Amino acid sequence: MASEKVLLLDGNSLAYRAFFALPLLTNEHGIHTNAVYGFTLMLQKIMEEENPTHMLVAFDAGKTTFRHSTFGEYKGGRQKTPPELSEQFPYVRKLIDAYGIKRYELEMYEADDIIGTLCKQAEDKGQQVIVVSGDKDLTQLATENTTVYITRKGITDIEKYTPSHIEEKYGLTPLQIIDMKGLMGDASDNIPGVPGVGEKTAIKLLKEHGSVESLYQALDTVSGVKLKEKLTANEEQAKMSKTLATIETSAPIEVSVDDLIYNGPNMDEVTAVWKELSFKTLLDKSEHITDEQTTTEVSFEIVDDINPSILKSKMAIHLEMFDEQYHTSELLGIALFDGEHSYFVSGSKVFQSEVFCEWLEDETKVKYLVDSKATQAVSRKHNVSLQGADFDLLLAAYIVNPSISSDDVATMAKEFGYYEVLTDENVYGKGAKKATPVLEKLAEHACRKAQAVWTLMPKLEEKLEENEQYGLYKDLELPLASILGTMESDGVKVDAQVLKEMGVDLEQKLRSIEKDIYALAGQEFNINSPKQLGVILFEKIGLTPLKKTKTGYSTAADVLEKLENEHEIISYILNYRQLGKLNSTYIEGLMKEIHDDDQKIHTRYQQALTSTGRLSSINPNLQNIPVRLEEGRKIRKAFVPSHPDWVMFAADYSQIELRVLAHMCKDEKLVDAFINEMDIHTKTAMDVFHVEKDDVTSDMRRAAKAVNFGIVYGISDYGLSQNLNITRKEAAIFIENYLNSFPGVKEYMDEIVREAKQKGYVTTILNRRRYLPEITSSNFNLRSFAERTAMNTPIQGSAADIIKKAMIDMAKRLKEENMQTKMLLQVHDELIFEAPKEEIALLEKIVPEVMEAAIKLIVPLKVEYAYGSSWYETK
DNA sequence: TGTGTCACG
DNA sequence: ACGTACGTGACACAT
Repeated sequence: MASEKVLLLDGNSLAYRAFFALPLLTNEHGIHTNAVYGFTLMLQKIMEEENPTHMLVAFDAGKTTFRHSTFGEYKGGRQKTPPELSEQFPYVRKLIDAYGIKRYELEMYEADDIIGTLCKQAEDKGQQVIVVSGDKDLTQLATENTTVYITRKGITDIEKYTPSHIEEKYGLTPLQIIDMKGLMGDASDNIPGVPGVGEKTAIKLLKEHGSVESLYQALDTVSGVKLKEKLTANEEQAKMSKTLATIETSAPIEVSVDDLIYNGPNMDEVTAVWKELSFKTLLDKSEHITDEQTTTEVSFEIVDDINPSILKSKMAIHLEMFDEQYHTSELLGIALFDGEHSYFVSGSKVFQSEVFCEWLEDETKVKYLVDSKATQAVSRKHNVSLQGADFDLLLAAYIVNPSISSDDVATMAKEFGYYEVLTDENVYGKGAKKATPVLEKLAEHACRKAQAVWTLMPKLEEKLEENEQYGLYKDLELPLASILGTMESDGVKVDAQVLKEMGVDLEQKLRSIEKDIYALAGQEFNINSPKQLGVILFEKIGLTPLKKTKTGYSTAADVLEKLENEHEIISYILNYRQLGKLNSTYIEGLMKEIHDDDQKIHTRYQQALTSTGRLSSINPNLQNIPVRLEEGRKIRKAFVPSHPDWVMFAADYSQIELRVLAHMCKDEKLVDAFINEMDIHTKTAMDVFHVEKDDVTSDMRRAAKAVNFGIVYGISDYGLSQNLNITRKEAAIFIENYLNSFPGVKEYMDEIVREAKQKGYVTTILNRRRYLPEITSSNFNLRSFAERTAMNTPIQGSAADIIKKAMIDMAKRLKEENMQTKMLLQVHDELIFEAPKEEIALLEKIVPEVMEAAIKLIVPLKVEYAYGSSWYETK
């Protein structure tokens, strides 16, 4: 019995402490989590250190308590609990339940009284008690058997109050803490005490007299006229205050210490709550526990070749690659899972199996995959085209929540409550230490992934149905993955010779400009170092720094442009920067990416990355090849058709984002402008500047164009003023004029922000979602950012939906028409093809036709196209 | 590994 | 008063 240890926690007080100690965190569903998180950390720590046999968390039940009948203004004037905290209490309770810890609250009583009462019970039984709170009032409960832990700054830093610690600190006994409170009062609980008596005086008086009662009996002996007056005048108040500060130790509670036995947590439930709240750090830490302790054994078979009987009509299949760059990476093996048995074939020899290849190409054989795009791209390298891809974990997870950034199976699986798979980092190691493990381990890892896919499929499909996103996933993203995989593996031919010649020319120009810059600066330095450049410009030459960065002077182009008239060196630097960028990123960078065997570049599209639904392109990025400036645009001369007598054919949507906006906000003027095929920037200028069409100057049109961009991005006067280099006031007037001219736009923008606040997310035309938890933040910056995102994401995301749909329709049409034309690239609002000359005429018909019909809007979509002997010529 | 810069839509 | 345009990726430098 002596080894029993009772842990009593003050739930409200600890949650409060955690809330104010931590910044306002939110998870992706917009729930604030800082108090729950802090509470969890505190709980974990204390349980680990104390190993209690009994536990209880007490809560305050309501606003009124028995103390209010003594003093109506008890706890009066208190700021009400912030809503960001109130909303977290249900989760605190849920978490406590998951841990298997008892919790209790009682009408008319505070958590203190519950704790006090149980504390006494436990003491009577001779049990050891630990009380944990953020409130020092509780220290009155300290005895030889009871220690009171009070959290200090932060959440896991604790001060332990034993009677001797209290003696040291105040020179009082624990019970005298109550008397001290009676005399000095407590502002936070609105306990009055004796006005003018603070901690120092109270302690002095109690050291002499022992208690409030004996003090008043011996009031005559108190020295100091003023003090005596104050005490006399407030005798009743002092006594009442003491009563208020006294913790009840015989509250009519319905639990007893014996009910508090703690049997340890249900980790599945605990991690489920952590998952719900997105406690990544805690989940990551607990991963090691799952890895080594709860991960069940799996059986799998390493087979040398594919026996036809292995291949079922439904299987999870996973190609395990060493590197994420699957175009060049070694194929380590494939894993198959049929719901019962796992198989692993190492290396790439599976593709030598005719049975297997036929099975892959058989669309009646259903496949569940981690990443169908990668699987398609790799298969095609082996001259096999994957068919029947029916589930893609990566895409499903991304559609459910695009902010799930990881593409690691373990991380994704964990997000959905599945822990039976290790992270790649765990299996392969990291950085320079990354290496393929022994066959046995590799096979197990790959098989676990296949099993994860199999197991998670129903769960994710259900979630997609629930969100009404199944169509988006199944009819858009999944078929698109196969098309993208094909585009990637087809690649685009790049003429290295063109790049090389441009490179030689650039190198020479760079060296010459470099020399001029050194001469103008009077010394040599690294022009590419913003730090060194800043010193030269703003210290040595003495130009005025217009903007600063975290680390020093800003030397960004927009800043330098403003200084161009101040010193000759500026234009040289701008020129050097521009050419340097071309050389390093686009000449040298791209040449490194040309594959030796086919002289092509194979980018990888990231289909599950952006929070808006756009694609991104990496290794290399082919979505940011220069076009705006002629010098850079020449890079496009290197992008050529892969067959002689073929052409590059490019088609782009004109003003797709503004058309999407018109569709969604239904603003009459904006809709009419598109229906009547007006030049939208000119039309905007006419309305914003109140002029006739013929009086729109080029500057007015330029300004109107910037305003239109601003509208799409979630307008702010400051942003527009920066962009147009005008004052904020002028920008504000432009915006006001715009919104008055297009009232439907204003209404829509207000409405979308309202909706985002209410639902916690915004959606696109095809029901793609983006969660915006920060839209209710009390932090102005975070909130403003979320509001702009709420305005921009439906526009950018719907445009992404449209072109994705167009790609699917286009691929289908090319096939139907039996064409050789290949779709090669997507650059957000344009598609680039290569085509035999004979097919140009047909393309000119079907490309605009298909793209314009991809998704029907209330305004027409317009597609412009061009073709030529290189990408450069498609203008 | 983070910061600044700059290329694209 | 707050300090901002939306979405990306790659490079060089500095730590």
